[in-house]
Amino acid sequence: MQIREAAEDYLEAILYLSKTHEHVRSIDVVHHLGFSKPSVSVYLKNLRLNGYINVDTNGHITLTDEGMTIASKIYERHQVLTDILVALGVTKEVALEDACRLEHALSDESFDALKKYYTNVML
Amino acid sequence: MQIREAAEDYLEAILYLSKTHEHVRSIDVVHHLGFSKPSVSVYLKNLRLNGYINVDTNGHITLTDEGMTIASKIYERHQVLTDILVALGVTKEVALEDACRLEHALSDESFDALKKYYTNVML
DNA sequence: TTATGATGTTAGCTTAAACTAACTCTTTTG
DNA sequence: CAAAAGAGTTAGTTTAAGCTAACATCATAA
Repeated sequence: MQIREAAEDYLEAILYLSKTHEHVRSIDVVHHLGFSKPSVSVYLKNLRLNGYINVDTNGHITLTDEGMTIASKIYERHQVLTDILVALGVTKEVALEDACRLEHALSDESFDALKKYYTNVML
Repeated sequence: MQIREAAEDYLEAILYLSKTHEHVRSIDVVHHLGFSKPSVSVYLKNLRLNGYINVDTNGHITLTDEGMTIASKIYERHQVLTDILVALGVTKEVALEDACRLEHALSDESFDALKKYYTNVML
């Protein structure tokens, strides 16, 4: 399984949900991402079979170490990119939408450079 | 036909090639984008049927007004985003690669904010 | 206790955009 | 002039990631 944009979105969603929900279930991901139940079910099965998440007998989803690595990377990008856009004067809603797409498109090198500039120069 | 990332890439490629080639042909797009001849042929047919390009009897491709609007928008983004990343210290090659992905992911609002900041503050 | 609703799964379909194989047509070259 | 090379097309395949329809389970509620 290659980690594409979709996988990053699912893993990030699980991390995000785990911050507000005691347990994350498939249906929570459905509501968060807005996909159909079967789509999410199938994709989560994929992530499970490839070792990015675990699902216990109650349907509670947790990230494996590997899943967490990816999820936190994307989650941090989401936060930082949103902050940068807002700092540039972009409206919050648009900044959030754009961050969702940008977070997948940047190399590590570029993201690090952006983040560094933001924290050193813009803050 | 919805204008997706692929369409933007094809149209941008045609604009780019038109700056260095007297005439742009399907095969030039093949070499530039690195796709197979049939893939490009089919996609260009699509763009033609949807009014984004014209192809004359010699196989010379030109952008319609509508095609040009999209192509120049993406082309400008490509340039500006590359410049910004390089200004942030990203290596040229990585900046170019990332710009190729970022150029599709930004809303107008965010791109304008970024460009404004770059020209007013960073230059 | 049966019925309802919530959750999850399986099967099969769709779409975009790539691919290869095989073809035509034109131009160039030995 | 015949053969090869170059350019373009058609047909059919593949893959990722959505979708709906239909079904299974289980908990709650009438």
